[in-house]
Amino acid sequence: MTRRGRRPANSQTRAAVMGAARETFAARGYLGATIRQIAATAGVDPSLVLYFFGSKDQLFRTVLTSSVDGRQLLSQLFDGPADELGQRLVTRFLRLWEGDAGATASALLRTAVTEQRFGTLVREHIAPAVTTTLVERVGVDPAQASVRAALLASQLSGLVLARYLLRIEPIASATIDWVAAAIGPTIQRYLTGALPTPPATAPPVLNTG
Amino acid sequence: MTRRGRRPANSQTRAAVMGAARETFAARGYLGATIRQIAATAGVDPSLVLYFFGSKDQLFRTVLTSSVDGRQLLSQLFDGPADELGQRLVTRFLRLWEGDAGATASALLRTAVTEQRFGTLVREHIAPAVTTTLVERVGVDPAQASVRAALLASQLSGLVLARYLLRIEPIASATIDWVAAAIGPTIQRYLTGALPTPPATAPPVLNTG
DNA sequence: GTCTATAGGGCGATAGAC
DNA sequence: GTCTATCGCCCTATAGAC
Repeated sequence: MTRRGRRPANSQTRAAVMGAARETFAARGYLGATIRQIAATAGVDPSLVLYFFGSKDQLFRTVLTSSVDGRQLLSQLFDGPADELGQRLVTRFLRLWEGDAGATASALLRTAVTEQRFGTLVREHIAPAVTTTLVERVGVDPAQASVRAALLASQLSGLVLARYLLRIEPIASATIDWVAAAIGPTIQRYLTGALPTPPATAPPVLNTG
Repeated sequence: MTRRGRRPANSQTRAAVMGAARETFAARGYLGATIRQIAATAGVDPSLVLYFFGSKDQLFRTVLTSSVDGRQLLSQLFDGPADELGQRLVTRFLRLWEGDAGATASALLRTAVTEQRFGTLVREHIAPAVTTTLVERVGVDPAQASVRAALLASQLSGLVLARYLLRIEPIASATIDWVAAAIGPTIQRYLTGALPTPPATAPPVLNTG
């Protein structure tokens, strides 16, 4: 039996660094987090961090891709009948965000907003995956799937922004059930409701980088 | 006649630095932007930037508060009858974001997501201003105003994220009119529609900094 | 007002002892 | 595997000549 992929972790130190990196990147973004901070949080020498992961960039990418199976997560989120899916989706989404996956996702979101190369990651990998899931599991018309996915992303990312990153009240302190009741109908409309005809495209004037 | 407030700009150099700072902060956030980059964009010596503005932090704050009268902007956004305000609001909001005010606001949003001390600025100044405007100009029940403002913020900030910062298609390239038609109904519901009873509060588990 | 020079510090990354 | 030491870079900010 040949071994495939990465070999087992070298030690428990490696796992400690991973946890510290996830926390630190989530809290401060890619630029704001430093290898020295991560090492300190993990109770480890800074040079060990690079010994295990090679570079800051690779460490970040390892955090993003480790222990989070995006496809499976998406399938679970969109499971069940399309009717009344909106409210269930918000509930599952928030529960998920308050666990380990949320810390990783916070790190990605915080970073994607300021670092172009990680914004590309969201654009080219996550968005298409959501679109595919909408078609396969929710039964959305393929011609409308990318539009519905983008609208979905706009409301859910904004919810994360308001509740977890900016902590705008009263959304930040509301119960998950209340938020799901308030925002569920929006999600439902983006998933299965009527939309304006075709998404006429005309690039906006861009001045924000 | 006594003079009040800041004296006139020392020179046209100062204005050039302001413009360059607005662009650079908008594109790269507070941490990612450097004084040297801003000086280079303005065609000016780096030390002049600090000569005029004192520190990087003060420069950023000056950019945020200069030439943007938040109260007036808000009043214009919410002007007109509350019926069908949703779609009009989105249209005005996007037009605004594609001008100078949008560059400043992008800078703030990019930064607020990664720098705690500027997140506080959004939380404690902008959110309450929106709440007040909802009561005074839209006629929202004061008891519900902060909830409606937060829901509004969640959808509009997410829209900005998807369209301008992450550039998720097809929302990034759609016309303003199309986006307004797609998202307007959501905004309308958050402004004047039915909401779940009281916003029961129970702090979520927080692990995202 | 504008520029040169540099202080003073934190960073990512590497080399090498143990 | 772990740690010490350090290189080389870029940064903000300041002092001072012009």
